[in-house]
Amino acid sequence: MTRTTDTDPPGLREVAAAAGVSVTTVSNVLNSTGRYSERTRERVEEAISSLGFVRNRSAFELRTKARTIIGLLVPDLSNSFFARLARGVIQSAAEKNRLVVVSDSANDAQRQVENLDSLSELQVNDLIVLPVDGADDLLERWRPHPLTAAVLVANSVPADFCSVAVDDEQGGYLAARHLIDQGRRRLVFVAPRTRSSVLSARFRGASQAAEHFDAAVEWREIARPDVQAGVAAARRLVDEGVEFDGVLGVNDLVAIGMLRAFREHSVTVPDQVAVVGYDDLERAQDLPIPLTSVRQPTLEIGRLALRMLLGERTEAKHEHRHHRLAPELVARASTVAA
Amino acid sequence: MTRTTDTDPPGLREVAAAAGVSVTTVSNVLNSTGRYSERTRERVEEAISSLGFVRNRSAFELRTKARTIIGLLVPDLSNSFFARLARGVIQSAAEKNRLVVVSDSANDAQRQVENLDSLSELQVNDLIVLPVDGADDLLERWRPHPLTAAVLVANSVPADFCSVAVDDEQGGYLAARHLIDQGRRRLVFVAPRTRSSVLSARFRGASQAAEHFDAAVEWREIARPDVQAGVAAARRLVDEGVEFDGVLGVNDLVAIGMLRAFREHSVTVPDQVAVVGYDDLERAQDLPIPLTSVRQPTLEIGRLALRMLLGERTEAKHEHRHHRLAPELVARASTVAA
DNA sequence: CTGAAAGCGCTTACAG
DNA sequence: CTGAAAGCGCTTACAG
Repeated sequence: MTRTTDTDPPGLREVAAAAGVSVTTVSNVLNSTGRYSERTRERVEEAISSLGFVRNRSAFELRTKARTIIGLLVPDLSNSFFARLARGVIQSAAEKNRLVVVSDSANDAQRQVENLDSLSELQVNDLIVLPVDGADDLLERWRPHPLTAAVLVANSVPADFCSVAVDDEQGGYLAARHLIDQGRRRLVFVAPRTRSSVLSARFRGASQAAEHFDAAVEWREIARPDVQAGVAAARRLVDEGVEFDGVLGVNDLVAIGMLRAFREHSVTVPDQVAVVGYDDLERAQDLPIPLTSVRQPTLEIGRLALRMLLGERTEAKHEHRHHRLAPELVARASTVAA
Repeated sequence: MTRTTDTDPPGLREVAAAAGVSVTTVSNVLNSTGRYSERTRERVEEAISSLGFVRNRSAFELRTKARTIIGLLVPDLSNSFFARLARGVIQSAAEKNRLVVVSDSANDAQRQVENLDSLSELQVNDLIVLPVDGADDLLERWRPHPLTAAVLVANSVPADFCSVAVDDEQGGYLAARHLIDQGRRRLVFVAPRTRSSVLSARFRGASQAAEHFDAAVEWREIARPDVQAGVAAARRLVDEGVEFDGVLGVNDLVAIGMLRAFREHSVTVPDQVAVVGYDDLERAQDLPIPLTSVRQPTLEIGRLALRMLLGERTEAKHEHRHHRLAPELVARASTVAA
């Protein structure tokens, strides 16, 4: 602990006394209402800085019903896609003098709903949530506090939520289309098996591409969308002797895990199997075989989500917006031989 | 926005009315003081859940001077070392029903001090700060709010702060020692040039190893500790024809950037140059040439920092603790030929 | 075991 | 332009 003196911090009252005015007046200059003379303003500001006064946020919020805290629920902060997105939210929030409380669900749907409840208990009612795969339906059942405002980062959400996301169906289409362009016909989509709107949209897009071009996509289930699960999935595919020549990882972590396992098993990439990820993490380009991936405007998604959240609060009519941004395929050696 | 009804949420008063008791009694059961009969408790709890009452945090904090928000200042959330550490803090905080506000300084010392001030303005007085390289001295000058409690994640901090960190001097020593064991004698330490306690400790450790074993370490300056800066630094080293056979990256990102540049310039690793990073990020093992690195118990550091912060608050005597954890070298192909 | 009342530090009509 | 007073939703002595 540091520098804890036991004197109470000065309040409006102390400032008022020091400046020789009433607390009303101090409050007025604090809030720049203009209801004070120039001279008064100066004296008050002097008192404020000389006493080191800082306004008590609790009292302020209690009185005005204002909110300064925004809750951000992410599935897994150690996935740098979410970390970057969080950065976008945090930076934009800082500009508006808002605080962002970050909550991590460790990729567990149940945990995410608990986190949601506990934020609710702590009266954090401005929420940006990136649903854990599988939490979508839980979210549907989750009844937010009546005064809650929320923006989901997801596709196809319940009608009474705002949302922002890249068009995952298009992303899935791009990825599959690219594999097909490289001559692949037997594709595997590796993702947790949930009714997640994000995942099913990607799969739908991929299926569509497959249909158009006479290829096949099979959904291969994993437990969590991380590196370990990718490793395990690839091992199983190889051990079971499944026939496939293209793989769509639900995200880059899964794809990276699969690349690791393929190397172990001497499965050549992209010759025997071409691999596409999703998110285009920075690390995707520093792999032994650089990873083809679908890029999302990560920071921008975060910024937009925050702007929507704050915007909505002030709008009279509650019209629920759904922003869809465009994904972009970045081709690298995991699909295109050098 | 979602489901915003315009009725005010129920307060203690509404619950009291519904249960047919006083607000005092409701408050008592809310806080489990035991000053109520069993029957009363049941009735109150019924009313609470049927009305969907949730306690107003602002009023609670105002009245009790309690604090539920903890501020976490990180240099760069997109560096997964910091993201993981943040996770440790967040998870431990959740167990204690505390919220963590995360602030990102984009590796900018000035920005970090601004963030510090703005948290102060928002009355966030429980702080865990991971100083940006170069912010150490700024932190010294920063005068926290009198009621502020802070734990720094850093070595050798001002005496009136608590701190936790791995022993960076030992980490630097381990890294240099390892390079020397591989027969390297002309080492380059690549890091921002600041009076940062973390960096100078690592350099000191490395210098010590060099001295013991008749090798040399030179400090090579970069602007920020990220991949791009690593790339630039390596290019310059090569272009300038500097003679060196071992490199110590201040963190894995820098080392990864250097590996990228060495590949471009056909500098062979580890033959011509052996490379060591710091942090042991997950991605360090998936590189074309897996990276030798100094591992830190990242999650544990975060957990410990939080425990210290909360512990200190309740302790009567303000004894400032400094926890030092042990780093560990993980050898891979960037230093040891296969 | 229960409740009336004061007060935490602010803001905001309202009166002057 | 300025201030006295009420009140935001809680907790906590205090009295019963």
